[in-house]
Amino acid sequence: MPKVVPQYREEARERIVEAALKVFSSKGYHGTTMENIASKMGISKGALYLYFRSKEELFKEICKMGQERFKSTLYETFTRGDIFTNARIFFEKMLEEEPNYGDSGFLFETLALASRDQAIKDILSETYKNATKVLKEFLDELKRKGVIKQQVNTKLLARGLVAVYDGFVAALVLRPQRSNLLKTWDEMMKAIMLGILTRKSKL
Amino acid sequence: MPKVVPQYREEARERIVEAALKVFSSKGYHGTTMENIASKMGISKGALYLYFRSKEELFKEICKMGQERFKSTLYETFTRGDIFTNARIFFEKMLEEEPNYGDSGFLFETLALASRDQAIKDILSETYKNATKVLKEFLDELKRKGVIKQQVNTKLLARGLVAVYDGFVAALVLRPQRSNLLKTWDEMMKAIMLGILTRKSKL
Amino acid sequence: MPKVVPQYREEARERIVEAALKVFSSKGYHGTTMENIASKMGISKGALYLYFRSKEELFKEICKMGQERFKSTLYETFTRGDIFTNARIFFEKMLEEEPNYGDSGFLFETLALASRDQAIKDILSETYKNATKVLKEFLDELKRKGVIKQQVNTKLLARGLVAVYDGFVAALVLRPQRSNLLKTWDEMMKAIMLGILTRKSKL
Amino acid sequence: MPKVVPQYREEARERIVEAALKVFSSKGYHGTTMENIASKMGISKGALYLYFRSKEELFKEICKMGQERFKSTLYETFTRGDIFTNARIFFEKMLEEEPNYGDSGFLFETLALASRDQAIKDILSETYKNATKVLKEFLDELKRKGVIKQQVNTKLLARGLVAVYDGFVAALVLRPQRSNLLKTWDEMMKAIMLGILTRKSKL
DNA sequence: AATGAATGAGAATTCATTCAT
DNA sequence: GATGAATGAATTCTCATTCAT
Repeated sequence: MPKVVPQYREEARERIVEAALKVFSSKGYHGTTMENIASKMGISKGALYLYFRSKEELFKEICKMGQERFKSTLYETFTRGDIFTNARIFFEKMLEEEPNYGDSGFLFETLALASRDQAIKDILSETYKNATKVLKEFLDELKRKGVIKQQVNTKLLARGLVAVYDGFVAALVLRPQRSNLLKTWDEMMKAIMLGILTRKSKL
Repeated sequence: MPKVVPQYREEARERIVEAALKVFSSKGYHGTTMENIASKMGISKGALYLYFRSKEELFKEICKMGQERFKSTLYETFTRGDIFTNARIFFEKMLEEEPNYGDSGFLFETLALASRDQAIKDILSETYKNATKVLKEFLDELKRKGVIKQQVNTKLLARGLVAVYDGFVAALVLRPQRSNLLKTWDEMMKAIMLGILTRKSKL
Repeated sequence: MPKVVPQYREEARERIVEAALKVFSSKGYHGTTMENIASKMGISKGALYLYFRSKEELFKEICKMGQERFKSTLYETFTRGDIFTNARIFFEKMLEEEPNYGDSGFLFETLALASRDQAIKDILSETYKNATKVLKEFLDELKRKGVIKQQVNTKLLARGLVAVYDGFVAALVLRPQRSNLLKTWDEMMKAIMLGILTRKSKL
Repeated sequence: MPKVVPQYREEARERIVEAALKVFSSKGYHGTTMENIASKMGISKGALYLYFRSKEELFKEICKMGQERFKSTLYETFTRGDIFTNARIFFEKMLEEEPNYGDSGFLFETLALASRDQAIKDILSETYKNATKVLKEFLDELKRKGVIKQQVNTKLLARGLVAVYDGFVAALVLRPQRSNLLKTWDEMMKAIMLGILTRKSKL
């Protein structure tokens, strides 16, 4: 492919994002140098700056792409089917993707930076809003079908489910045994579906 | 008895940890310099090194302390009372403490570092185990009392609840409106207590 | 005759010099990148190197050209007429040209570089010699006509006038109000023509 | 001297300014690296930043000090005596100081930067105003004494003389032979005192 | 014990210049 | 001739850590 076409530029950006994600994931934002990324790609530091204005911009680009993926996975999963199965499928898909995020410290790096950077915050917020919307619509549909109780506030529940998902990703850092984590996830989903209280204590 | 007792040393360390937590919380680990911490305390940079070998060691010390607090709050809350009220109290207590954690990006900074540092990971793991244990015992007690269904796996649920809590803290970064977050928390707790499925769809 | 005649090359060089002068003037030598110049012309960076070995060579070429212009303006002005009028016309012409030199910091950048670079120094010296020569001849003519006192050393005076001119250009940087500057210039020229001392104190 | 006293800090700053002036003068602002300055002083780069926030601030500090010196020299010279002698003394004093400014490219470096930096411009403007004021008062006094013609506008003339001085400093870069320059200076001062026109042509 | 001046090992970023296409 | 991607050396600035006082 000739280098002059715009497409080349886009592909180069993607290759860099790909490599940078790996390095950021394994060393963290602050532990990663532009040199690290460049040498990982076998190019010079300067070349990175042909495609990204700064380390920060590169990081934000990665965030955006990561969020895109999250969104598609969510869309693909929660358009039909029952909630319990979907939840599991979704969680499993994200676990599969996880090696791309290294040891998953990447999400926290992102959250930590987001707490101090409005631009990153906006990127994440956007995704959260989206995720909430997708889940809410899914839940609404189930409510219409009579699967879910009428008194459930689907918007709040959708938000809550997104938070629960994040919490489980966090757990991944500390509990590398995935089988346990999946079991925990299932137990939590079961609780949310059926409740944990006995009939008499619900009164 | 000489004045320079070990106790003095321990107190000095604590004062430093206290101050450092505040600075780390508001500026983040990488945004904080030893100078920042020293001047916050009105002492010299050099003095910090009399009590802590390095910035990293100081940070780990803070982690330990933070986890201690988390543990006490948990103990205090989940020894008696009903689960729904306790959960809310606990969450509110953590929200109150939150200013100490700045914009709460601190937790993620810690998790991000933990994903790359076994020592930090160990500290957090210890706490998670503890928290899980406390919750499990609480749930077991409720089960004994017949409040909770027999088929609930209290260990897995306890783990799950810890994860859920983390997820909500994460949400705090992106959704600064606490009232909404509290409502979401309550909705989620209600779901866990009662389930969201209608009677017929549980079959 | 082949199209790629040396003349084409010369024209291209001139166009580049023209554009580069504008950019250097507005951003300064060090604030200007080869990229700036290229994009101003709508050509590629690489193309510049087909015509000039280096940024430095390009700059020197501009110096040469600038000095040519200075020389012509001087020639055109000081061939006939009275000294006071000519001096004013000359100064006004240079003020008019000034936008080409941006905020006139360009001259000082050149002088600063000249102080460290013999080649630039030589270019400027050449012009100064020329200017001095033109002025001297003009003054000599006036002396012959009896307009100027016999005891005036025209060579030294010519040199002095060149220096005075430079001093006023310098003033332009700090005092952007041109009307004031013109009045100051006139007052100085008047002083040089008529002297400032009273008759009795000249004794 | 103990390092802790504030005076030490001030002296350190002065030593740095002294050294930096030399390096800036010989290599120019852009040609000088912080490393150059540090190694000239036998200290580390980092140490410079203990005393000056940036290369720019260091340069501005030098400007300020340089302007202070200019001011004192001016004050000392133009408080009594006749204008011609004073003018010469002043010019000679500045020539003596000149080695401190290296090849005197420093002034132009300053002017060039001033044309793009308001802070530097302000520093120079302040000095120019001061110089003008001192000269004007001196000229006013001479006018009162009847030494200078009543019709001379002392303010404009004072401004003009400052410009003339600058012009001669500029000439220094290109004409390193000082004896010639002094003669030129004298000729110019003579012209300003007595005028160059013959009696008949003044009509 | 305490200080704070000094160090020095980087880090991000820039840009003149080169060269394969 | 022309392009513009790539280089890499250079530069400013930072900061954890040390150590003489």
